Amino acid sequence: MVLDTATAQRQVLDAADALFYERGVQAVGMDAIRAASGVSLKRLYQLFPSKDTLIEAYLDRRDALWKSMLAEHVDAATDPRARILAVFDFLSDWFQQRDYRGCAFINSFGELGTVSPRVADLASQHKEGFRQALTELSKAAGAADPDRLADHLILLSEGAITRSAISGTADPAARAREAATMILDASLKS
Amino acid sequence: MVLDTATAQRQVLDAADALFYERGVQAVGMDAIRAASGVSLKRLYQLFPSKDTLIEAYLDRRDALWKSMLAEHVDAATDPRARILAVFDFLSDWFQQRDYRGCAFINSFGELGTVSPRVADLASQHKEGFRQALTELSKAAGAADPDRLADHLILLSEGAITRSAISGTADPAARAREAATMILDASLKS
DNA sequence: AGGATCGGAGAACGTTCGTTCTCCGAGGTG
DNA sequence: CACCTCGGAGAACGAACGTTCTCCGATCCT
Repeated sequence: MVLDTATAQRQVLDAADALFYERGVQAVGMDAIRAASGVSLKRLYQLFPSKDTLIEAYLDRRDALWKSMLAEHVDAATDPRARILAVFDFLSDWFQQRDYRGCAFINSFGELGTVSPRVADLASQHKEGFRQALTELSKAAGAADPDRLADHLILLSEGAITRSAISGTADPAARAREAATMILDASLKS
Repeated sequence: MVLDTATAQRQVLDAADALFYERGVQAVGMDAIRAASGVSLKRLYQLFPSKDTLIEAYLDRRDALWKSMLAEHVDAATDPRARILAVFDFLSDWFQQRDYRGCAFINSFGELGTVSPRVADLASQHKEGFRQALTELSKAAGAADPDRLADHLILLSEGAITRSAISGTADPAARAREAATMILDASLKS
């Protein structure tokens, strides 16, 4: 069975995503990705010349996918305050996925943050992107200090992400949403 | 140089703690722990019959140490509301440590949560202990719903823990403290 | 003092991993 | 048909790992 470059790459990334996310990057060997993707080892290495390259591609794709899912939820609402709360509905949906295992960037950072500056950078950029999205939403809602409000909201979000992973329940999303409404009430005097 | 069991154990745990925490559990070999502890491999294995045992001991000690440091900060305050806010001062102190790398339990869970139920359990228990401490503090402060308040506070704490690790600054502790005061103002109508 | 016990240093073993290499068949081109 | 290129299957390689073993000197008991 011969595959064109684009589909081979997609199959490898699909396999890498599933395995890396479920078991962590270090616990997954290139041979497991070969087996799961159905792509030969030779081809795998000409698509991604090293495991590090593949890890980077895995994180890049996660980042793009995550951002688009977030935007989808947020854009379903029009009221500025509802758009902020939609973030927590997005989290709730995410946490309910059967294979939810926390944030890939937090997990990868924990595994490789000291040893791989590249992974540390990607994690930092991913979180910075989230922070900027929250800042925009806060501005649109007329917050007096949008940066500060964004900081408060991101703390609730990140807390929910890790708590949901460790407890194995989606509940933290609802708790974070409650806390967010309190913070919004105090920050948006309108 | 011959060491009694107690000091050998302590030296091994000291080395394991430093290395596991800095580089992650999987990235540290038993030989690195031998070298850093100055204890022979033979002795190391009679103190801790496997790497898994050592990882467990590492997490156990982290849990105990963490709890005692938290209690120390909390007990320095007497006013119930100040005792809650002291949690965030503790986090701030923790984040400013030169080698701060996030929560060992979150990191280990990300690395081994799927593959090691023991580690998943320890992480879950550690976080549950924190939650109970916050519930007690919330009760003492006269919260109408102490469980819920504890949930909100823990989200801020966990969020600060991971954000501080990834951003490399201690700032999130101050942001979490601000958000906590808002939540307290809304939850403790007194 | 002599024998037994213990621990230190580090070699050794079996496995796994990242990466490369070899061999071979399939398909396109003259 | 002859030739060349490409990719697949998987062996091979060198390093690292967790764990065990060997050898040997020190210490303790009687």
